[in-house]
Amino acid sequence: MALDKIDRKILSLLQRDATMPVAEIGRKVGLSTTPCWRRIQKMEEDGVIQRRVAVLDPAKVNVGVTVFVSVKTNEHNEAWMRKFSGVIDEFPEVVEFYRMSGDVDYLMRVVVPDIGAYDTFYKRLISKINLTDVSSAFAMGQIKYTTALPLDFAIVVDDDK
Amino acid sequence: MALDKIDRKILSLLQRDATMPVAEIGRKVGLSTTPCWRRIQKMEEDGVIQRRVAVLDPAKVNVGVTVFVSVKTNEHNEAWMRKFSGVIDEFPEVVEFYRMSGDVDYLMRVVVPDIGAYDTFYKRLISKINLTDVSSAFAMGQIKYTTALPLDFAIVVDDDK
DNA sequence: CTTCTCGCGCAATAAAATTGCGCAAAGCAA
DNA sequence: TTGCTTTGCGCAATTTTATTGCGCGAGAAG
Repeated sequence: MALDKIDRKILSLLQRDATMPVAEIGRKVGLSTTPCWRRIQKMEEDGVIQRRVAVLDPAKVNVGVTVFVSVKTNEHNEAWMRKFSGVIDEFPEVVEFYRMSGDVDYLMRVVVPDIGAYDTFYKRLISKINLTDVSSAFAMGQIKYTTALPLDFAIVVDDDK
Repeated sequence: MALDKIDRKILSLLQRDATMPVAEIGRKVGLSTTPCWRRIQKMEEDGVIQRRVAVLDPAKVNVGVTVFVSVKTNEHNEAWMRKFSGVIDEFPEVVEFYRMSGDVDYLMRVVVPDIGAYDTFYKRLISKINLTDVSSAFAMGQIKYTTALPLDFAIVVDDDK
């Protein structure tokens, strides 16, 4: 599953623009389309590339407001966690959800049109599951958002090129 | 720029899988390929669809650890904010960056291979810009992550279908 | 030195995107 | 109501891109 420099270049390009024709990618990484295509296939099979998606403009679909919701709980067991996860899965407003170390137990990112919609979401959430301590922090603006992961850390073989 | 039910269905599909042929999308939303294709084009021109990207598996590219970094500052002016933004832009490890209301002034999500790499990142960051108060929270696990925004809030016209 | 494996690239084939054109329904003005 | 205009649909090319089959050459293995 190791990646070489060419694979990384390919990934870098696809992370920016998955529309780019394989032929053009090949040209940019110094490869003809066939081997380039096969590399992409392999990375998809290996799960390095998970999927290709369309990224929408949050404001244009009326979810311009981001809220970070911190949750603390007394329930520190597997079963409860599963239940919580299940509940969260039902909410498309929750776009990210993490189990945290330290002070907060869970952290989620929620997207909604406005404060009012957040309140509605909040009520629906606490009606589905009992939460001890919930704290909401509103984002005033999104300064940076990218789906592109840094590739500088990826394991590299054949590092002479 | 208003969207109707068909547009939303199209967006919903493309948010999940931007690989799907237009013909198939058309079939699923009850449209032939040409009008479906034109709708997609229009939404791209309008910027509703911002881009199409490949989503990678964080663990497989060796950035399995997510850290949320909260920053408080005394500098509450436009110029400083711009500088900060500029610095952050240079760090591919920072995949999200928000200006917050309330207690914390800025919040960012950082992805790295491990704690050690985070420490390296942290040192590089504070060497680039003077930060008053920085607090790091480590994610023990990513329970949910999606690039798909909820479309339930999108403005809809022609709501009779 | 020979054999085997791996990755490359060319050339054909298949699939998907893109365009041109005509048609019909809905809005609008006379 | 009638006739004009706009809008969105779908069929049928045409063009572009993805995908496959095949042979070649370099380097590893024996």
